[in-house]
Amino acid sequence: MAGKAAPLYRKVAGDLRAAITAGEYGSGARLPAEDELARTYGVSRGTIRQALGALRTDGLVTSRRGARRVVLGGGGARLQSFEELRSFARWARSQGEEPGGRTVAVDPGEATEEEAYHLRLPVGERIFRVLRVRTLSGVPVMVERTTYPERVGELVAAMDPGLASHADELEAHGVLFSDALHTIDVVPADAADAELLGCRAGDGLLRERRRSTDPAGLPVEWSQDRYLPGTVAFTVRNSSGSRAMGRSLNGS
Amino acid sequence: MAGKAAPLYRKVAGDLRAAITAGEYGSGARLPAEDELARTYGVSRGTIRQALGALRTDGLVTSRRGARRVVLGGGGARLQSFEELRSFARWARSQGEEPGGRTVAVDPGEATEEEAYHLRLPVGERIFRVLRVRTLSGVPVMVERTTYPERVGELVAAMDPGLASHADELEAHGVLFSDALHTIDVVPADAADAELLGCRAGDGLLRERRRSTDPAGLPVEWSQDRYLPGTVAFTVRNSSGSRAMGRSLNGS
DNA sequence: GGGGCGAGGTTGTACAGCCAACTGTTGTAC
DNA sequence: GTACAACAGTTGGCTGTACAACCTCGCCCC
Repeated sequence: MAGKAAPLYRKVAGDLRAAITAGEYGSGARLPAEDELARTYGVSRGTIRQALGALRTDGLVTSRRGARRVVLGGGGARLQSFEELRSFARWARSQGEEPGGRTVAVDPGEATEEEAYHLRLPVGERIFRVLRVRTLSGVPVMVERTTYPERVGELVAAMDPGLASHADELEAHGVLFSDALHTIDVVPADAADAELLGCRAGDGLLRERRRSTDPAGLPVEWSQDRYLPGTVAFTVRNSSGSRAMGRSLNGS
Repeated sequence: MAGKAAPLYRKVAGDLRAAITAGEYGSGARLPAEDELARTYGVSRGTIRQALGALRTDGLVTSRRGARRVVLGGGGARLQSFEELRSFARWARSQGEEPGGRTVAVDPGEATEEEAYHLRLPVGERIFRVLRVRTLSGVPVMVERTTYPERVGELVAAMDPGLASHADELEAHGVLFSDALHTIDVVPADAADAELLGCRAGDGLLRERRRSTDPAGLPVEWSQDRYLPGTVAFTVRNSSGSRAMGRSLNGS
């Protein structure tokens, strides 16, 4: 029951994160020096730097050579862990909303060129296509069209159509997600979207496409989510030196 | 003209990045072990790990304990550096498009509560509001509404209204950008948007709001960009363990 | 009051080494 | 043949050290 022992640097990072969000360091305040943190936590400076590196990529603090680190006021927008972001159900619960949904269709099929490309499979390979409607407190907010490779799709196909969270179930069967590439844009609702979401065809929907891979780098899903306008927004943190975000021309 | 000497780990990272995008390691291929890379580059393992860490946060490779690193096929979506993402003009040029734009209005004013919040200023502080239309090859694709704190706004106000890139000019005056928090959603075009972009009022536009800060953590802009549907998409890379992205309820 | 200068403080980069945790493979036993 | 065990290979985590680059702040001078 003890769970895995967290590495030292994670404990330190969690501690500092808590201290910051609890307001012990106001927005713009300077953090203690690395050497001092190392002494107070009784660890080496390298470990402290690992912890601070995590806070930096989280966007909680700045850092530049020669000056103490500065706390960046969170700005209200909470960033979520990968797990919360990946699972609609977990995310909704973390926001105090009641997630729901129903599986409209689960169809086995053969990979089109596009699907094969994103799932790194040969064209024609067996895949599963799943169409779901997601709700918050009973109100439909999103249509999700996902393509799974066979081994994952079989698990999804066997699930209860009313199940709120596929993510939990997949995890229980040993399907792990570790990386995702998201593309976010706007697309007009088609007839099916309009029917399922209760909007008019042609209305602009917020679209998120993503390809997720497991820790070994194998694609586990290729998904396209369409949100009603005004329901959700995506937040992204970004800093110089990292290349985690981009903007692309919309060719199609 | 030699520019700054890049740190060792950046050279190594650049080298590996080039090798990967050049296809020397196909999608799914395994990278050489850290020790081997260290020998071939003649540096310590720590330096190699720093380089690989950069590639990992860029989403080019996976990594897990016990197994060699695996190349994640880029999937076609190119991620841009912070600088390219920040500047519309630089981004456009990097995509082979001709950026343009005109400054519609530059108005000094006093910070509203919202502006004061995002720029970390007292309400009523002097700020500048700038409205611009951005074009690609002469076609309007985006409306940009930015609020600057006084010291930055003064520089912008003095610029040529037809200048393609404010970013270059600001940089020349010592205004540096280092972090940004983006919020992406869909919003209906208002009358002004419709007029400037040549669409109908009520059409769904892709909206990106961002607050950017300098290396010391001081806000330097609070901006709201609205893109015509179908012109651009945003891409984000995301992996377990990092908290760089989120999804939020749209309260307003 | 303002500007220049220098000393000390702080983070960035790089090296070396050690052990633990985990993976993939090989080979053995049944 | 198949399941299991041992092993070598590999990355994660942590410590310690040294120096370089850079920032801040106080001091001095004007």
